[in-house]
This record gives sequence, C-alpha cells and structure tokens, in this order.
Amino acid sequence: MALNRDDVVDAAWHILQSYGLGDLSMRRLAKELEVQPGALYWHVANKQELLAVLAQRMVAPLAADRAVHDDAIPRAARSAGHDGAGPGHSDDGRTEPGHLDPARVAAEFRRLILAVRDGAEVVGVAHALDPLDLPPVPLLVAALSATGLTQRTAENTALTLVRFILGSVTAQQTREAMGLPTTDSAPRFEAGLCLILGREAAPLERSDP
Amino acid sequence: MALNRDDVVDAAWHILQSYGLGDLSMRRLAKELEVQPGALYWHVANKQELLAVLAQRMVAPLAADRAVHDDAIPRAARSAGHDGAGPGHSDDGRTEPGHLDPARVAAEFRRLILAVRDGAEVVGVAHALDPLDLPPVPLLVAALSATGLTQRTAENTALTLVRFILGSVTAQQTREAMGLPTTDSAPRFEAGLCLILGREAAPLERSDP
DNA sequence: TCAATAATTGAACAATGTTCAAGAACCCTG
DNA sequence: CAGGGTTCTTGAACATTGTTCAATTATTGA
Repeated sequence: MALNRDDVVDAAWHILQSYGLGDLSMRRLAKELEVQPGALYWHVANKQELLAVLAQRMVAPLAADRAVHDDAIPRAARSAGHDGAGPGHSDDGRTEPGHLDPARVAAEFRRLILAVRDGAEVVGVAHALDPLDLPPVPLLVAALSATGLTQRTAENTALTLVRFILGSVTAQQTREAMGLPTTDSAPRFEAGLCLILGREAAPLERSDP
Repeated sequence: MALNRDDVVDAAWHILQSYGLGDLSMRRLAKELEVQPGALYWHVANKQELLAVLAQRMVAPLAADRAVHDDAIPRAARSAGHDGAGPGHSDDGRTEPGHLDPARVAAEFRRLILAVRDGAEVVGVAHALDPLDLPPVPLLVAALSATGLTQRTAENTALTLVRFILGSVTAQQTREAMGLPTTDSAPRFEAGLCLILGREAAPLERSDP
C-alpha cells in the first residue's frame, strides 16, 4: 500500500499539532510513516511546500466559499452584533445570510492558529506569499465591504486585523514554546480588535476617571 | 589583541544587516572574525542570546530614556500632530518636551526594523520574551497616557500597535527574502496606524461615495 | 619568573534538508 | 501468465547547522 501525499500531510499535521514546528523534521516525519526520508520527496517538493499545505489546512474553515454556508464559524458568527449595535441588520430579528461579523471572523481565525503549535509562524509565511487571497482575508473584506467601507479601506482593515492577530499569536506561541507563562492574552486581543474595528471597548477596558 | 564581546556583536550586526538571518551562522560569524567557531562561545552563551542583543541594538534608539532627550526620532517626532488635531498641545505653538506623537514613534519603529534584514523576526522574539519593557512599548505607553488614556488602555494600544507593525514588517521581509516584489506596504501601514490610533485616514484612504 | 586567569584551538557530536543512483513494487498490456 | 513500463522506496551520501570540551596558547598580575 504505497504512501500517499495525503498521508504525508496528515502525519505532518499530527506532528505539528502535537509537538510543534521544532519537531517537524523530514526525518521525524519519515519515521512516523515508517519510511526513509528520501521517500517523502516523491510526494512533496520540499519542506516549504509542505508547510504551505499545512497553513492552508489550518485556515481552510475560513475560506470565503465555505464559511458562509457551512458551520465553519461556531455559534453562527453571522452578523451577530455585540449588543444590537451591529451595522446593517434587518428589523425582524433574522439576519440575511452572507453577513458575517468581522470581529467573530477575527476571533475564529485566532482560535484556529492558536490551536496548532507554532501555527502563527506557519500561517505567517503563507500570508506573506499571498496576503489578499489567503483566508480569512477575502472573508473579512467581504464582511467589511458589506458595512459600507470602500474596497480599499476594507482591504486595509482586513490586512491590519490579520497582521495584528499574527503578530499577537506569534508572540504568545513563542512564549509557550519556551515554557513561559502567558497572561492577559485574551483580553488584550479583544482590546486590539475593538481598536482596529473602531468599536467601543468591552466594559473591562473602559477608562474610569 | 583578544576578541571582545562587542566585536562579536558588531560582526553579527554587520552580517545580519547585509546578508540576513539566513547567513548569520556561528561559523560564518567566526570566519568573519578570523577565529574558530568555538571561540565565540566564550563571549556569548549561545546564538539565542546573540540575537537578543541584536534585537536590543535595533530598537535602542526608541528606549524610553533616550528618545525624549536625544534626536533618536528624526524630524523631531515630538507631539507633532498631523494637522493640528494633536491632543493635548499647548496654544503658543511650542510643545512641552516629553510629549511624543505615537504615530511618529510607530513609524520610526517600523523604519528601524525594516532597515535590517529579517529585523522583524529578530525583534519579534525579543518582544515575546518581554512585551511591556522592550522599546518602543514604554515610550508608546507614555505618549498615549499623556493623551488621557488609562494606563491599561495605553498598554493595550501600544501592544496592538507593536504587534501590528511586527506582523506587517515580517510579512514584507518574508517576501523580500524570497525575491518577491513588495507593493503598497507604506500606505497600508499608514492606514493600519490610523485605524489603531483612531484617527482619520490620510486623504487617499478616505471613502469617496 | 612563575603561576593564575583569560582566551582560542581543533576536533568531534548529533542534528538538519536535500539529492540520486539503484532497486523493489505495482499495474496494464500482449 | 510473462514482461515491460511506470510508480514508488531505499540507502547512502553531501553540505550544512549549533554546541561542547579537553588541550593549548596568550595575557596578566605578583
């Protein structure tokens, strides 16, 4: 039963998920598959390509064509609106499909890359190679455009969001990889989100003079 | 004339500056200094520490105690105010010393790490280890606090800024390291800056319905 | 001058990504 | 069932990397 490309990617995914990027070597991967290292290069051009595929898999749930119709985003992140202040929602309580809340998309993006060790680093490279097309950017642009922003402004906001999140999670995962404690990461993320999206900060964040 | 710790750091700085992180190996460094690789470990614990020192050197011009009194920030980035909308500036046209414009500090931070190859990656690790104390965070917090923000809000804003910039420059330098073209990076940076600081976007960024 | 300290050598170790001729396994056709 | 062609795997090698360490040299202070 010959080795398959998906087998290689799956095994790599498993190693990344469980042991981190530092342990994801071609030799370790080969051992996991009970195969010699050279065999991997029949199915994969090089390690860079392998990492690119892993990045794709990580953000796949937020691909523009999936997310609207699937349950990719937990708790139905569609045009939720923190406390009724969501822009452009109809009056009958139901929201038309296709409207996604940028804040929820961002939160889900963070959750996805935070769940995989060194996920931010891996996705970061993929994002650099194709900033506008890699999920969740198209989805964010759509969601932001729907609120009345210019295409260009929507793009800038989406990129700002994604880069903030990547920077933020990279910092956190770097600490985790060194065994250092991580505190405050969640509220600090929320705060940054609100800043970029121009919303009021959560209660805990309000200034109290 | 025995080798000095500063010699090692200087040579490492030179290699990083000119050839990037990929070429900064201990052996390459030793060759540059006409020395055997093992000799380096008398002056430096390991490569990680060396990179930490390089990160410090990169952001040193924005240390809180330097920047206010020195000319670390070109064009006197002190409480400039894009078009007179700067908060908390006096009426006589002169601005009291110690007031720094967060936007200018951010721009200078970007300039500094952009000027060194893979600078964002190197500084990123240092930032992860000590988020609140590594320049330019203390300087940003001071500048933002002076505009009336809570300590906590100032911190959150500063961290959001720094992580956005690190994410942004990392993406750009990753592209550069691969020989890919970089377009739009400057205006996109400006846009993100305005978003986070809650300012009006530059003219080119305004929506025009 | 001699001993103590500081610094460097040279070799080695255990990894890494990647390549490539040679061989084995598979599958389709005659 | 035989045989040839494609698909895949092996095993060994190459050029790197960070790091360690006993032995050796250079420098300094008394």
